[in-house]
Amino acid sequence: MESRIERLCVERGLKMTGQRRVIARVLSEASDHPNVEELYRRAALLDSRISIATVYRTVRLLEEQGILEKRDFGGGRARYEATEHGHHYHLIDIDTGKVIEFADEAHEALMQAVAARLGFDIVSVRLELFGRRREADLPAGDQATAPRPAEEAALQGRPPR
Amino acid sequence: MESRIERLCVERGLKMTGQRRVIARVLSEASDHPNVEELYRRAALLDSRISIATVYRTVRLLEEQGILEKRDFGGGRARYEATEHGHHYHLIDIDTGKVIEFADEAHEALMQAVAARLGFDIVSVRLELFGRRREADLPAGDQATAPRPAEEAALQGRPPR
DNA sequence: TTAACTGCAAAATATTTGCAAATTA
DNA sequence: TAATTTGCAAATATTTTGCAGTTAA
Repeated sequence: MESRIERLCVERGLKMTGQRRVIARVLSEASDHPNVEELYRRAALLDSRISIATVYRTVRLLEEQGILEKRDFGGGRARYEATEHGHHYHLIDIDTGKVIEFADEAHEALMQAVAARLGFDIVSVRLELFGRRREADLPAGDQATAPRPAEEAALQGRPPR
Repeated sequence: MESRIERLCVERGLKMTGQRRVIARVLSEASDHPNVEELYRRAALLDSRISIATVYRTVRLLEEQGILEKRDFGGGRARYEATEHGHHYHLIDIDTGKVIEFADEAHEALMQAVAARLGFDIVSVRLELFGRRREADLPAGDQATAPRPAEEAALQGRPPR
């Protein structure tokens, strides 16, 4: 079965090798933000004839094609996720390293406004909140935007302060 | 004369060596976002008995002390700026690599609200807009927040899309 | 005096690349 | 078949670290 990212590759006229197909599938199925080493690990489970150099080359290619986005949540390794239909941002729990995704309409509009004020069109946005879980958590109020489940993979190294 | 950052170091009980004093001064006087190599270059002009290892150790120390903040604007090298009194964010011109700082009250409030909704207190924020200058620039409207002058140092390597 | 700091060079970490062989279109 | 892609290992690039000597407090 053709994965979503494989389809995007074909649309862009990229040559589909076995390795590239496997990497595309792994990326399509990821719901977290894996780094290259993790992608390599997952890809190698499906097809051991894949080298880490190919994974590096592939994520770079896909990033250049606008199919993937590179993230940096601290920890030294770049992490990747598929370019999303709707924008979303990240809140990183500095104690556990968990990443929570969220979306916010108001933010969207505000950033456009700020950029316009400075004479720019926004090409991409990086918005990351580093926070700490509240001791006395608020009783669940009106959640305009429900958070997606946090991912498992913890960050290596200490997060920026 | 004691630089601002040197004073902060002393307040925190750090031992003030000649090298550290010079690095503190260079950092205090920087109005841009230098990387370690650039800091080393500037420091070495004032005192050639400084090694780049010391610069690395010093920025890490100062970051741990909350005196400096680490930034990543693409290009592979971490960049540093003194922790600010008021928060501000960055807009990176993807064609020239220039960094424009801006502040925005509304953003501030909004981010607090988003974090609160998810049950977090914000410890720090990373907000970077990557944009392209408008062809037909708007006639200067009401600028609630004036931009600070863009910095000179161009980014090495291609910026994230 | 001594705990903290430094320079140097080597190590560690992450990513890129040259090249010959393999593969897709 | 031709142009692209791959694996391997070596090369790069950035940052960290061990250690012996130096220095601030």
